[in-house]
Amino acid sequence: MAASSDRSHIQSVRQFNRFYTRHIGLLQERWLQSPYSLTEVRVLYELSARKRPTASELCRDLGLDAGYLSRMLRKFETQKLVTRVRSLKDGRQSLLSLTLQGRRTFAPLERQQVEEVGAMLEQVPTPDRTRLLKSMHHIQRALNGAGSNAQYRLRSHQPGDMGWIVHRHGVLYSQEWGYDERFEALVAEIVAEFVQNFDAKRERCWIAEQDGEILGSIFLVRKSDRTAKLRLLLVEPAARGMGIGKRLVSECVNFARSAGYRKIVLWTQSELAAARHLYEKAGFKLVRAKEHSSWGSDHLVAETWELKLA
Amino acid sequence: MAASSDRSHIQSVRQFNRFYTRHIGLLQERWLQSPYSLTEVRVLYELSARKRPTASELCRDLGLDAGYLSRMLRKFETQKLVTRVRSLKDGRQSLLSLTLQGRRTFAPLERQQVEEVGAMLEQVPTPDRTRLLKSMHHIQRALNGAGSNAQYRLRSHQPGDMGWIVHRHGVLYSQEWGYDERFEALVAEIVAEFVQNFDAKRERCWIAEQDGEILGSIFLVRKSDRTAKLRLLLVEPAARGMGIGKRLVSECVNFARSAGYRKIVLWTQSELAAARHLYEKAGFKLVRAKEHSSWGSDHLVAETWELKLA
DNA sequence: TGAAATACTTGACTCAGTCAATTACAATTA
DNA sequence: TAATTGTAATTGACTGAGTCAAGTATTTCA
Repeated sequence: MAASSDRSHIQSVRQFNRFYTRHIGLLQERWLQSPYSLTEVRVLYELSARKRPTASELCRDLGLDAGYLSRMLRKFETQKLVTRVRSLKDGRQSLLSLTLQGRRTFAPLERQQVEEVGAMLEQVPTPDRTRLLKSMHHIQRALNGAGSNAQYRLRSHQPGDMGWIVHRHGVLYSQEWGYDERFEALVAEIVAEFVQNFDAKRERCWIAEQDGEILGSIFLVRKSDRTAKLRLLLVEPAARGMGIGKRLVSECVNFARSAGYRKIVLWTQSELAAARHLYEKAGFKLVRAKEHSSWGSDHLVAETWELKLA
Repeated sequence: MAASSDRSHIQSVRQFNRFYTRHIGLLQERWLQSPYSLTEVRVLYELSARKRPTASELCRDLGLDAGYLSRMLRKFETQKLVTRVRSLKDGRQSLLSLTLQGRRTFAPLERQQVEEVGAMLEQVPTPDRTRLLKSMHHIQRALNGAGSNAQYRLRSHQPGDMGWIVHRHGVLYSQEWGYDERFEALVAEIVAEFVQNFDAKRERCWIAEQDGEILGSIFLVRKSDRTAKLRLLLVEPAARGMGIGKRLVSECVNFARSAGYRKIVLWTQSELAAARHLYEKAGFKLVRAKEHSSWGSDHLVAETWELKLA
């Protein structure tokens, strides 16, 4: 699994970690001007944010030594920042909460941090700021959810999807096969026509999506009463190998069958090996091939494939 | 400036900071199994990564106390991990470098961290991983470049742009004005035609871009020998207020003038106040208005504007 | 009911990191 | 060139955040 490209990924992550360590360090240095240590402030924060936590809860979540925390809490108690109430459920535990004075003491610290973060954000120009917040969100989700909710779902099209499909076709076919912008224009034409003549009973577009991110797409459109056409199969490079392409094709075929078509045809290029393979697996047969030059590429071979439906 | 939406942004950032502090903390805990402290490892890392740094350099970049570092380096020296050579340029400084043994000692620590980060990355499914790395990159750029290189640039179109333009028109007009997918299809048709009949001498598309992110776009196309048509002006919400719209319109007008057109016309909707305002400022005059119903919206008012060129 | 586990407390300690004073050299200026 | 100011590194003296281990009170489980 550990491909060589992982090397550079790992380097990037470590570099980011160093960067962010320093960044957080800078923000945290300012805490030191208050009479409380960093850890003390973290504890105060948790006390203000939670409802009556126990000491062991804080130990666990903040990763602190029990003895250390115990002493800290006693200090807070003598300063009248914190009160403990013996738990009724479990006599060993105390339920902790900030006193009014505790809140008053903590508030300016809190406010100061809000201001600091605000000032930092002000430095970032607006378009970058949006991206910054989105990025932070993505990182948390990627590192938190780690593997569990990795399921994509299929849905039909909604505003924005057609453009996305054109966009990704443009980018990927240019990168991977060197097709020029006329290919993208062809895709734009196809999707425009799809929307304008859309017949929901006999046509459909499927979008494979995960957490709002599009991973792939496919279309089935009416060619004649008895013949449907499969178009614009696309799977994002990052999502390849997850079986998305296979799933999309099979959805298409099932829908075509239930919509009463007798045949599905499709048009593709011989060099698109991955797609070709999917079509073959789904039972499509190559019926025609013809050399042509388009989209800035010579010696392309356009292929027509067909699948007869039972 | 500090809008109320900033509140939630600040909360998000703080939440991310807490999250990432803990995340980095977990990774760093493992260091503690080595006989070196976290700071010592950071110093070793910098020694291995740089070519003959001086002590003051390390102090500055790692934010360490000079005395602390001095003692640490002496310890490393007695352990034969580090050698110093008095600088010829400045007799007060010593040039530091790891000895062979120093490298041997550091290598397994380094390797261990590479493995840990690698293992962490393995947990993240591939599509998320790409996003994760991109996000880290975005964050660094946003926080580093902070305001300095915030300049966008204009360029003409390239593969992927047409699709992006369709996509963003679809999303934004649906969100902001409730237009349905037929509007997006119309845009797709327009860009397809633009590419297919493109005349570089008399037509152009401008993309406003910042760090590879598209912020806005505009088209000028030939309507007749004497008349050009301005189309598809779009500025990303996050980038509004930076004067991008104004700049795009003025580029268009200048190009039209130098391409020999006598007149620019454009078609817009009365409700698009921001765009309307730009056209007015650029000298366009409203010449026709007509109510219509399109894209799932009733009582739209289509307007035709004209600008006579000198 | 007794043994094992858990929630916290307390005492004793250490070592990472700070601060201030000092030495050695370099750059600047009169 | 001597005096002044500034910077690089060192050293001594300290502190306080955090650790470790042993102990007490309480709960849970067999």
